[in-house]
Amino acid sequence: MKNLPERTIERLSQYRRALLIYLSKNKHHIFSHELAGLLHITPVQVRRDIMLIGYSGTLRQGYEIKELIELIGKIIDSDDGQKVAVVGLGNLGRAMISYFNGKRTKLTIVAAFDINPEKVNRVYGGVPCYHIDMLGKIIKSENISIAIMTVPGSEAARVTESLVAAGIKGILNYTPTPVNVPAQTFLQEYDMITSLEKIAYFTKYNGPE
Amino acid sequence: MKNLPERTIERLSQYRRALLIYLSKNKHHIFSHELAGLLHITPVQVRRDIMLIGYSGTLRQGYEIKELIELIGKIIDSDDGQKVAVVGLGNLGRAMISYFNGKRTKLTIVAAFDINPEKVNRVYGGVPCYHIDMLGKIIKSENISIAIMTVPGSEAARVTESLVAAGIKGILNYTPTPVNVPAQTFLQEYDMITSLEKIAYFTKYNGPE
DNA sequence: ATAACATTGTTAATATTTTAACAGAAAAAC
DNA sequence: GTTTTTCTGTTAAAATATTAACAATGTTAT
Repeated sequence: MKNLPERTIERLSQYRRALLIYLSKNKHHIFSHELAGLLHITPVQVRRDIMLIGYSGTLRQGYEIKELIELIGKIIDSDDGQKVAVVGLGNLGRAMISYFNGKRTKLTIVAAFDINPEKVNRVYGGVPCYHIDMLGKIIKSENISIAIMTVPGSEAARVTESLVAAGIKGILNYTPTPVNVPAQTFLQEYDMITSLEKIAYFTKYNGPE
Repeated sequence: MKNLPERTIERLSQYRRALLIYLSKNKHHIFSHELAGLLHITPVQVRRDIMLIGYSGTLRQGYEIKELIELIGKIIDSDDGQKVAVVGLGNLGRAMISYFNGKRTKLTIVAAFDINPEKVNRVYGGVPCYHIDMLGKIIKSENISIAIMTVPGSEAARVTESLVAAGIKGILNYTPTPVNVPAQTFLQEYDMITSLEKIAYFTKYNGPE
């Protein structure tokens, strides 16, 4: 199932998480408007996304939650799962690890890297921390395909180079510094300050009309 | 300057940050293709955004960095700045605070909230931490308009209620749980797992062709 | 002086994403 | 058993966002 719109992919991930919660409440079916309500989007959009992935609900009952979860998994997960590394064990890096703990997903954080000798060779939230000099070696031996970068901005470029050299396939850059990667590496940058400034802009025009 | 496209707003924030770095390197002018290169976008898009905000560069020299920074500020900042609170001082909350330290922006984190008595009444990265019961009171007395939610998902709904009751204008929800707010409150949700699953999807189709 | 070049500003074209409209069909109501 | 209701699935329309195309014009080279 290729060629799905990027936005649809994002929503599929969100649908799945919402559905898992619903399922754990012993619900078996869900309507498009319920799912939409959970995610603050329109029911049409939900139906359209679900149409795109080729699933059909039943009239008057909506979608079978379990089936839908499985289908979404088939689309966005890799068959064999993917391994993830966190590079930089500051507050943000540790937050990422605890964020993942207990989340049922095919992605597993299997290694963390840091330069601080006090952190190296310890285990954080079940994840072993290696010295950053070991990055290339561990990524290859563990077959890690995705890296989350949570180092200081000043280190971003250098770490990115190492990651690319180690053959990483995807990088999620939480550093405030944009980096460059070759075309075959998938890069996504996220900047918290941009998010906040955007909110600031939109709340600014939200006062007395 | 209203009615700018949402994406343009996001990029303006990113332009400014890139420009500040450039400025600190004693550069005075920048070309659209340079700025584009820093952000992995096309020069056309840069020019178009800059056109939309009504700025003009000079031919053959590009844009005057200082002027452009100032203009972007006029558009996305509030005249008097805005105050921000971090709710939840776990790893992620602390990461937010240190992320902001030293960033020159009109947004200031002036308060943090937590429920843990060991954290309450201490200062983290220059930001005082109050007990979460004080949330409404402090938000009003300090005139805080934006909140960053970094509490556990299980607390998200309750905290959101308090924030709304306190009259907050914008919420940035980093919790894995979507929340509901009235229409006049601006809400942005960001889920780290969704970002990662998206990368996983796109790297999945990036192997041997 | 003239030609070649490099760069902006802007309109038009294209692509992507969301929203609307509505037919179809099972279930419920009567 | 007929009508009404309530949902889905899908096509069409609208809105939003990006990219292309190119005129305009100052700068450099010759």
